[in-house]
Amino acid sequence: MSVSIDNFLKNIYLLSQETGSSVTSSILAERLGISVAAVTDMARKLGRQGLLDYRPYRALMLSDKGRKMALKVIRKHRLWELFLYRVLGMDLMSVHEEAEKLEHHTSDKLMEHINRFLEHPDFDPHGDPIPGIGGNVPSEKGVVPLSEIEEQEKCKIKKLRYRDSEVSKMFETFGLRKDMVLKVLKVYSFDGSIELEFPDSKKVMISEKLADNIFCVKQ
Amino acid sequence: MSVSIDNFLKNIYLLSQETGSSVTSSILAERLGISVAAVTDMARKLGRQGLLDYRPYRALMLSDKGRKMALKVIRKHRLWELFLYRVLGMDLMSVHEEAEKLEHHTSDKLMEHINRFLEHPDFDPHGDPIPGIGGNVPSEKGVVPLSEIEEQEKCKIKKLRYRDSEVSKMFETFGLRKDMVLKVLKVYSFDGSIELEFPDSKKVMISEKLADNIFCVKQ
DNA sequence: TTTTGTATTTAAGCTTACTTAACTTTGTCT
DNA sequence: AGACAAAGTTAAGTAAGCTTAAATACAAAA
Repeated sequence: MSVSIDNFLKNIYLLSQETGSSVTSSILAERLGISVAAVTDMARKLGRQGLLDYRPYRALMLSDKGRKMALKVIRKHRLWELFLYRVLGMDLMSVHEEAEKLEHHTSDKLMEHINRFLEHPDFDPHGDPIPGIGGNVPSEKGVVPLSEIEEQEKCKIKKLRYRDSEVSKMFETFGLRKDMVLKVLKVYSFDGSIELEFPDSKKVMISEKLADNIFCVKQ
Repeated sequence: MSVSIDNFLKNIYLLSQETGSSVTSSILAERLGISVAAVTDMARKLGRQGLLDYRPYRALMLSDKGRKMALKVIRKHRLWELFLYRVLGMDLMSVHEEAEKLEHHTSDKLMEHINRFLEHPDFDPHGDPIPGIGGNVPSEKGVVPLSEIEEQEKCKIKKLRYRDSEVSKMFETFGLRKDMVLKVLKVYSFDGSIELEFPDSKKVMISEKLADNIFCVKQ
């Protein structure tokens, strides 16, 4: 399968997960950095191939076959991320872009070697679930956006969305890491910013937009 | 850099090493599985980019810049092969085709992580030298084709050329492996076939063509 | 119900890496 | 030297994956 098709299907899946709503041509075009016309073209093509249910002017919906392909690419991506992080010691800021390339050029056989080496992990180093070979996605029960935590409540970080290098850098400079326990001190309704207390009692203030990329479980 | 360009330069380098003579358009076309016209096109293009010294109707010669690029791809290929073999336990017959894809999608940074993990190896699992970052190739002094060993002489296998899956299978069924010590019992000038004795005293006969893919040092 | 603005599709065209087929150069053989 | 076969080049065309610009559908407001 071509890199284009892989990325197309993968990003439809990821966008629908991230936003919780339907994926339009323009949103996908924006995400892939290509024109809306190119998305229409590809969507029609993948519709013919039975990878998605394409209807003009409607949102993009993956078929079962398409979702399976998307999950397979995501599996490869996340296994690579964990491998690069845990085995080769690459930093969290780099593993995403490396995995972004490797995921398309990895045979199922090689992937299962890596899976075995890592002892069948369920989550990647950012906390995202690694889909199984059959397409089953490990549960994230109880994982909610940081904004849903009440004032004075404690929670543990379960997932950090490294959406780009700037956000990655912010996580790093704030010292935010997976499995860290935080206390939400105050939520300012004025702009949605949140004041947090770290395990070492250090206090910081983060914006609503950054908070949207942090997910945790209540303690 | 595109996969096409990488492969073009890499195979010019490899062919000139393997055959010891100059690389023509038709030989390269055959190797890459594309038409001669496509080779001419690409050669002209890479000539303009200063990656090779292109002159119509003459053999293809890499420039310094082109050779460096070729060696870099070969370095990636061979480091991947060793990594897949030694760390992930893949079989020798598979590592080549996996590396063939990965080599084009591996950053220099990732490659150096792998190099460090493997503790700066000099040879891949087939016995081929791994070029250094600067383009220096580890010495293969004393390594000669099996056909150059005299009758009754002993030698140690240093390199096996896994040119395709059939040859790989033959190595496997004969039990030929790197660092194995062989004795050449008889060379038949009629067809060039060679009778060998294994460490366990087992005797086998191999064809000249297979012997051409075995390289060793005299003991 | 008609208007209007936004989203989507269609159309035409570009680039890369190929193809086949026709043509040209080279080097060898007599 | 001349002819010829082999090797290489040029020309024209294809498919994939894009682009921009013009045309069309949809949905929400008047």
